[in-house]
Formats: sequence, structure tokens, C-alpha cells
Amino acid sequence: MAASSIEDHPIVRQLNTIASLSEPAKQAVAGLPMHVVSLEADQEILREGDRSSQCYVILEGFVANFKITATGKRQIVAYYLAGDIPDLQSLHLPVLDSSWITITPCKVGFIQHENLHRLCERHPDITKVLWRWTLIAASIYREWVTNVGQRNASARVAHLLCEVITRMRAVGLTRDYTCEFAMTQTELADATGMSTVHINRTLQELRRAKLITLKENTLTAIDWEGLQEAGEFDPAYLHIRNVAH
Amino acid sequence: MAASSIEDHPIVRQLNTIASLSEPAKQAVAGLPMHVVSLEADQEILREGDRSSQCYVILEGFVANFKITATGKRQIVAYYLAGDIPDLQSLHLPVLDSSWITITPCKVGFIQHENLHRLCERHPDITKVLWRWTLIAASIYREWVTNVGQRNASARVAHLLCEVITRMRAVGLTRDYTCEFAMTQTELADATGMSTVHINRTLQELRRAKLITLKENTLTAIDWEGLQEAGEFDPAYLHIRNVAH
DNA sequence: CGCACTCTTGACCGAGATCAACATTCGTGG
DNA sequence: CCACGAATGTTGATCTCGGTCAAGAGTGCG
Repeated sequence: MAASSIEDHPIVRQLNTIASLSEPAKQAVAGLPMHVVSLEADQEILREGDRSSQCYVILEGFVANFKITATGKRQIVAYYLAGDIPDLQSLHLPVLDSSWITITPCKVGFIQHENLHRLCERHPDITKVLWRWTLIAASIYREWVTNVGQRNASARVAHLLCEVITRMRAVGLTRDYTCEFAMTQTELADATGMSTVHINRTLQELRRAKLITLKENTLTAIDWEGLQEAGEFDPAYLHIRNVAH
Repeated sequence: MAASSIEDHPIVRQLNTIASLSEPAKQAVAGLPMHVVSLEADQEILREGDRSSQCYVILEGFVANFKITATGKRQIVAYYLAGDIPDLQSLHLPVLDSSWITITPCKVGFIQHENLHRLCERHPDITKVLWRWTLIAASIYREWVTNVGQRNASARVAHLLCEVITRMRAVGLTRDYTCEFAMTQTELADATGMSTVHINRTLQELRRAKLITLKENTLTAIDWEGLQEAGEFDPAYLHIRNVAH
């Protein structure tokens, strides 16, 4: 069916999770010229300080957004999935204030800023949905500040896992409450402001409490309600349309 | 001089710090109809879960943006100054995911969403600068995640104070490196994910190191270079035009 | 098959939390 | 003008969560 092919476009599918797009808008998005590149795991995509004249959309894979402090510590401030445009901000903030690295092998599509600008000019509703997308990213940051600032180890990790599962579900990357999850314990540590040793012990605690299984890059919430409770997780901040529960 | 009156409009002054606006754009911004309200200190302006059909601009005062966790802990995720539109996000995310409270007595101006939408339709360069402003807010969140996640007590507090001084300077609210700073130690604690007791000791440490003075709501960086170093502060993430140093 | 990365475990340590007084400031009403 | 109570700030004693260090066990890739 020709109709479903547009819906299958990663960006369209992603934007569908947060707003309803008009048919011409979907077509325009799906028609964006992009330069597709395959990347291995652990490759830097863009580095803090770079100037950018294009954005990239993740077609497949998992990407981390991070900053390095003056004393050399790394904080992962966000992660991105298929359909996300991690550096959409560069459209209006060309000097990058953070870096991106692939966690898994990825397929990404580079899109020239000029094409995005033109798209926004012609389709004000696309401007709105992309702006909205960046605002949701900001909402996620607020929740992360809260997570790192106020929650103890187990809640903090549980919260992060809940977010991953919820966002994966939204774009159709889960089966029930199982998804691929390739972050190493070191990366989890950098995302939560914890040490790897304590991440290890906290994961064991969550496993012992029969909330999750996690092995061979596969994460399952075997007790989704319990995991949400442990992580004080309320998906409202993700602003997803039609979240289950 | 009539020309300077537009430049004195709080929103115009704020937007001037991040982009150059055309003359008609400035006029349009300055002509926005707004409903001005005076608020005392410690008043909630908007609460998580509210739906909003207007934004507010701070004309005078200092506002904190916070979230409450399920276990009742408060995290201040951002603060806002004169000229800021703290809930600009509500333009495209009408359900609020966080709350705002006045730290000092404030004068704020409420602006109907419809008026802002119309302004953006008529002036695409205003859309750009407002979008840009929200992207800078997101950049600040990234830095806060990093600050709370990776820096120890003294660096964390020093970093926050550097940010306050830098943002105050940008909108002309400092004399040298002195500004009004009305956050209590409890509020500082909630903004940094620390306890009030340790905030107290950390402030003493910064005073003993001759980096700051802070009393009677007046903050001075008596050693600006030293304070920045202590806080690993690099203002790049604020994306301000023409920062000194 | 060997080296490098990731995960796991145990022992110890320390930054910052918690608890409990006390001091100071300030607004409010008598 | 003073008294008093509520915030706010300060200090000391103690505790604990999570960090650090170190070593070993898997695991996987070249």
C-alpha cells in the first residue's frame, strides 16, 4: 500500500507521536533530501564547538548526547532513537554546545539546514511541530535535572529505564515491555551521574526485586507497574499522544 | 529620545542579547498587548498540570521553575530574570510539566497565546528568535544536568553563581560583578540538589576563598576569574552575543 | 588464543546528608 | 516601640549512600 509508506518514514512516525500532521506536510517531510550514512558503534558524530550547516536524523540505532566537564568527566544529557533529529537545535544555534556519539551501529540521514528552513517557510505547521519537538526535548531535560538532583540510585536508574521503554514504545521499537538496550554500565553511569560499580549493584537490586531483566542488550520490564513506581515515573513530561496508561 | 524607548522594552532587551532584531520586529514586540500584574515573593504563578492560553513575561523580579517528585522533593530546574518568558513553551505545549514561583516580588505581563501566534505568523524572524530563545533554555538545562551530575559541591554552587552573574550582566542588572541575588539557601539547595546545611558550608568556603561576598541579597564576585575557575564555568552554553571574555 | 572491554565482587573511605540546637533577621500585631 | 514567632542562617555531631580502589570473571573480537 502506497499510503503506508509515508507513515513508515522515520521522521513522520516520530512526529506522529507528538502531533497530527497534514497529508501535504507528511509528504514534504518524507520528500526531504538526505544523505544517508552508516556509522559503527562508538563513533563521534559531532563535537562541542563545531559549527553545523546540516542536521541529522537517526534512521536506525541509538545515540547519546554528552558534555565533558573541565575536569574531564562525562555527562550524558540525553539519548536519541530512530526518527529523532538530535541536533535540530543547530538550525538556530549553529555553534554546538554538546557532542554526540553512537551507542549502537547507526544509520543516519544528513539534511541541509537550507532544506529544513525552506520546509519550515512553506509549511508553518511543520515549524510548529519541530519547535514542539525541541520543547519536548527541553521538558525531558527538566526531568533529568530532577532525576539526577533528587532521586536516589535505584529510583534514578529505574526512571531512566522507564523513559527508554516508553519512548521506544512510542515509535514501535518494543515488543510488550521488551526492547533492545545497548548502553553499557559505564554509559548508564554517565547518564545518571553515578559510578559504574554502583550502577552494577543497582541493576542487580532491580533484578532481585523482579522489576527488570537485562542481558545481551535486551531490556524487559517484567513488572512495568512496579518499575514505574520504583522510578517515580510519570510519562506526562514526554508529551506523547495517547500513551498507554 | 523616542528611539531608546523601544530598546528599553524588557523583551526587546532580552532578545537583543541573543539576536539582532529588525526595527519593525522590535516595534511589533514592544506593541504586544499585555496584562501587567504585581506579585509578592513566594507566590506560585503556574502549577504543573495547568493548561495555559497565555504566556507571561517577567518585567521585574526573579522567578524559579521547579518540579516536585513523587516523594515530595523539590528540584529547581531553572530561574528566570527580567525580559524572560519562562513559560514560552506553553505556546506549543499547553499542558505544563513544571511549576513557577516568584523568588522576589515581581511585575509580570501576561500575553495571550493568540497574540504571540499572530506575531510569529507576521514576523518569521520573531518566530526564529523565540525558537532560538527556547533552544538556549534547553542548552542551559543540558549544562544543569552536567552540573548536578558531575560537579562537587563547591564547583556546583560556583557554577550556578557564575551563570546568574553572566545572565544578569547580559540584561544590564549588574554593577561590575555585583547583582541582587535573593535566593535563600534553601532555594540554592533545591537548585543544586544539595542540602541546606551543605549549601551554607559551601558558601562559607567560597567566601573564605575570597571568591564571593553574599549578604543582604547582594552577590558580588570579588574574584570573577577565580569564581569561574572554581565553577568550571564557560559561558558558551548561554549563547549570548558579545559576552565579555 | 590472547588482549581489551565489560561486568562483578569485596573492602574501605569520604563527601555530603541528616539530626539537633542555637543565632539572627524580619515582619506583625499588641 | 517592643515582643514574639516564623523564616532564615549557622554550627557541631553523627551517619550513610554511593564513590574509590583493586582484583577477578566473563565475553568477544582480531
